[in-house]
Amino acid sequence: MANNIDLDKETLFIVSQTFKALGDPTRIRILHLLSKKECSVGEIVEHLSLGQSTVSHQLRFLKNLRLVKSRREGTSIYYSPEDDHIMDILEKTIEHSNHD
Amino acid sequence: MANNIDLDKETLFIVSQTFKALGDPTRIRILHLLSKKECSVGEIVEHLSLGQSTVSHQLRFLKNLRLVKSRREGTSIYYSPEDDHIMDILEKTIEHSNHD
DNA sequence: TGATAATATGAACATATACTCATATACGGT
DNA sequence: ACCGTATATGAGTATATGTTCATATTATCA
Repeated sequence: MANNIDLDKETLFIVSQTFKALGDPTRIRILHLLSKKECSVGEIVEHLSLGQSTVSHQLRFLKNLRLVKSRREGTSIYYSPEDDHIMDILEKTIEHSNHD
Repeated sequence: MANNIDLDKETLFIVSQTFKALGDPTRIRILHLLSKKECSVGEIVEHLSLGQSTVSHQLRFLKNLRLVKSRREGTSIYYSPEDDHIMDILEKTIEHSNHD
């Protein structure tokens, strides 16, 4: 049928990719941490007790979707949120889940 | 370290499950359709050209998370959204992705 | 330039996910 | 009670995903 009620392929792809990014505990923890303060990879590793490689992989994932951005400072690379809309959704949903 | 900046296990589970639900194209299409109008399983199958079993499985998934609810009418079962907050997030993100 | 620290990358592996097929269940009409 | 229609369920399968390990890259400093 493929009528007007359905969503187009591209919208579907973008939206699903975006939510998929928020659908993993590790990425949620990273984003939530970054919402509090800009962090280097090493700081994320320490704060969340994760493997360096794990964090690096997930940051690349998030950066590809433009959910985070990075800047270099010496040998360290600092990450921070880039998409206000998505961060807002994440934080609101965390709050929402807390008073149930 | 496990400090105050990190999220507790339960919150993490609920939030990730919720976003995981929105991270699949099929479920997005179903939820978006239901946001327009209450539908029976058969109507969803027709509108979205999906397999009956696929739709049924996904509806169970969504119902477990209390994202949709159902009512019986004869042999048909009609589904509709149950979580306003999540539906709002979905619709807003769809809009957000459209004017980029 | 060599050594060290911080981060990124690729391959391998284990698990999770979504679909399909076949079958079961539930209801209404006859 | 039997049949047809609508929906649900379980097993099997193929693909996607997340982590780990080993190694590569990049930058700083002596």
